[in-house]
Amino acid sequence: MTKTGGKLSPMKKAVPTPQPARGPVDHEVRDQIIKAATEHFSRYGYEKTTVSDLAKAVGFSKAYIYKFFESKQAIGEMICANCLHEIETEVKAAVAEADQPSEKLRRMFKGFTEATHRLLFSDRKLYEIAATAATERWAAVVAYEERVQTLLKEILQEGRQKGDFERKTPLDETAAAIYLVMRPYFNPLLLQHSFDYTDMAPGQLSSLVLRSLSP
Amino acid sequence: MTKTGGKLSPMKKAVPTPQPARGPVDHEVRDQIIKAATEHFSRYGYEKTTVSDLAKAVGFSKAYIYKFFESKQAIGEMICANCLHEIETEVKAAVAEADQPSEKLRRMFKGFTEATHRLLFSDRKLYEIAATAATERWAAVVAYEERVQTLLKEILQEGRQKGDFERKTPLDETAAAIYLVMRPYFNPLLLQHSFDYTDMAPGQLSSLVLRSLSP
DNA sequence: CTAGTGACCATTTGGTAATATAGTCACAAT
DNA sequence: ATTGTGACTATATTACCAAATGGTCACTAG
Repeated sequence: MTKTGGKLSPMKKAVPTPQPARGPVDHEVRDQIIKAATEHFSRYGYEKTTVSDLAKAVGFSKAYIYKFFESKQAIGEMICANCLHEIETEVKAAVAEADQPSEKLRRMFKGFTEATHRLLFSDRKLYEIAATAATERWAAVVAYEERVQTLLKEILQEGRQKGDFERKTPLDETAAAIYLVMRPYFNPLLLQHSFDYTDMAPGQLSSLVLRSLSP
Repeated sequence: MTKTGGKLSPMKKAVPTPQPARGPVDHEVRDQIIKAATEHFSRYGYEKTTVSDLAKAVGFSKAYIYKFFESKQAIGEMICANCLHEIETEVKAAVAEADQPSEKLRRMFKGFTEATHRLLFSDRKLYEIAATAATERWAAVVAYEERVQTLLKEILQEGRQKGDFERKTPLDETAAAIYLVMRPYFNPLLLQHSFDYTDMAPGQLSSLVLRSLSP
């Protein structure tokens, strides 16, 4: 027996990345960097890609990269934000196709679960960033979570207006609770431990939630 | 850039530990080992405790330990099982104090969340075992989860009989869905990522679940 | 036969020196 | 001013080997 010492970190501190940007926001090279980063990160992973690799890929020196991005993480944030935005767009499209609020809610749940699941087992390399981002609570993730909550509230609002959903419980409370129900299925860190349930969960939980919403 | 290679394991394979036992099941030394293990694991942690440490503590050689336990993990399972059993007992007591099924459900949710939370931030060292056990799906954990589900079903049954809960939805489906709602709050691995919500979640989610159960 | 162990092996783990990487800066060329 | 860089430092990662650990087994004592 040697010395005492914890190992498992319970929850890392937030690193909200308040930096706005660096260098010209609209610049060809910035886009090239993002493109190269997207390719490299998704092929080799975030950790295994060095800033020098990206520099080589765009044909400039490493120092030049730092004229456009505060840090490697800032580049990661960009890629991650794009990735999350894609998921969001896809889900929103699926939701928009439905007429009834209840069906919208179902699609939202199912859509997020499947998209996140795909991230986890197909786009393995990109998942790595998403996991890091979620663990360290990067700004991109915080914003994403907020937008998800907004989408949820919109659906709830519509359902209430149409008279499909009950109106007694305060909207914010309902939204918060349903968000908590959904969270394990579109947060990569949590989904990782819910692999066995991704098939059944969206359907079963949507039904439960809808039962709780009946007027 | 070096070579490709994943790092994040998505979900480890189950190690159900089908071994029954080893050596005399009822034996003074076995109890001594368990006692020593409980102390050591909770003081220094599972990983930092060596089998030799336990041997020294009980005053025998390491080899003798293996007359009673298949492996170090088998000892960990024992401790873990005890720990989970304690949580369960505590929660069951709180549940039994309530009369109405709805209150029972609330207490069950709150009780498990608080107990698991305490495990996570007070009994840090024991948490380490629980986390390992949950990740590798040790038999003790699987059994625990099943007992939790059973308790849930009992409460639901009672609520249905008393007419407090709706009876249209199949019991198994209801139970499965509610279990999915609760899971993130008494699985240590999941709770770890829900630290920010442990205050609000049990109340809000219980309310949601109860709304879904209204006849 | 039961209680008990030292010596042993295959893997892990710990410590450490060498290497690689993130990030900065002064400066050059245009 | 804008575009671009090589050389530099502090920190993180790797590579390597010695020590520690999980686990077994043949064996002794009573």
